[in-house]
Amino acid sequence: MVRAPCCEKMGLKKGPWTTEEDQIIVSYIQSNGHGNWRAIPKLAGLLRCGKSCRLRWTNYLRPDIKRGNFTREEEDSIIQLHEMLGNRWSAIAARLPGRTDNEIKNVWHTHLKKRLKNYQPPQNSKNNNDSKAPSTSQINLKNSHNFSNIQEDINGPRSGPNSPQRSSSEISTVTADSMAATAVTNGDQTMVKQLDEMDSSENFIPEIDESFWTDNLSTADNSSFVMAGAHEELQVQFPFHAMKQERVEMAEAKLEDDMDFWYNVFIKSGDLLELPEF
DNA sequence: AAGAATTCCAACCGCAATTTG
DNA sequence: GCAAATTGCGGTTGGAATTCT
Repeated sequence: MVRAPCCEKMGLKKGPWTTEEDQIIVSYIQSNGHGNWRAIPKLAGLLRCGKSCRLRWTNYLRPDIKRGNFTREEEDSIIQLHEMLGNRWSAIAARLPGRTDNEIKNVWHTHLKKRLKNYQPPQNSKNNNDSKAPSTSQINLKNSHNFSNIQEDINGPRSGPNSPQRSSSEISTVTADSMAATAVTNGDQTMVKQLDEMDSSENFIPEIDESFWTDNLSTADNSSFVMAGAHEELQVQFPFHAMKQERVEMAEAKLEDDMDFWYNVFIKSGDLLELPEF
């Protein structure tokens, strides 16, 4: 592929965005949506490349972005997710509503790496007894909704023309194995126990029925926004005019459930909370 | 007070993946 | 099936802000 000329060669502006530029792109996207990023600067009257516009919007101007410092819970979640996913910042960001991959990457490099560097794992004799921990094959998640998403992030997308398809049982097994492996590797009985509890709980994660998604996608509209949630299912575009308040509330409730889920898995466990102070 | 060093984060770069014609 | 166009992602950087000496 021939590389497109850089912004400067095309007489386009680089560097920090001005308030005026922000206002232009926000008002344009609010009224027209963002179908084609490359076309947006021309249509909106900005001397920026489409890539720069997309980055500015996704990292800073999107209305669903949460501003401000990361909470302790968010930081701990990032550490745990990074342990599972590695430098898959976008995958981590998908599980932290309101946070961008760029922001998470920055926090990782500026705060969390240092925190982990200074971290000495607690000497915990009860947790070091691997013989009592269930083998990974002993854990069988029936309701592995969240974990199958994690597994997808580890293995790559499950859909798409070239992606090998996994059976649901295969996903469950591999997912449970990877989670349990993390728990066992950490000597973490609490997490292993939680995985078992999840196995026995049919309704651990409240589900939203299929009509929720299909109804909202039934009509097309240029004005749309993205519900970024912990589940991929939440990352769909909602036509504004088709959105009903009750459905929005359902989505918000589900996001809260997602946060509770991660809190239970990663934060609530006393062992996993023993992370170093700055 | 001032200069140096460090921290932080928005933005850029380049590559890979995906979509389009 | 192919090439071009577009999008998404992760690594890196520039410079403003802050802290240190």
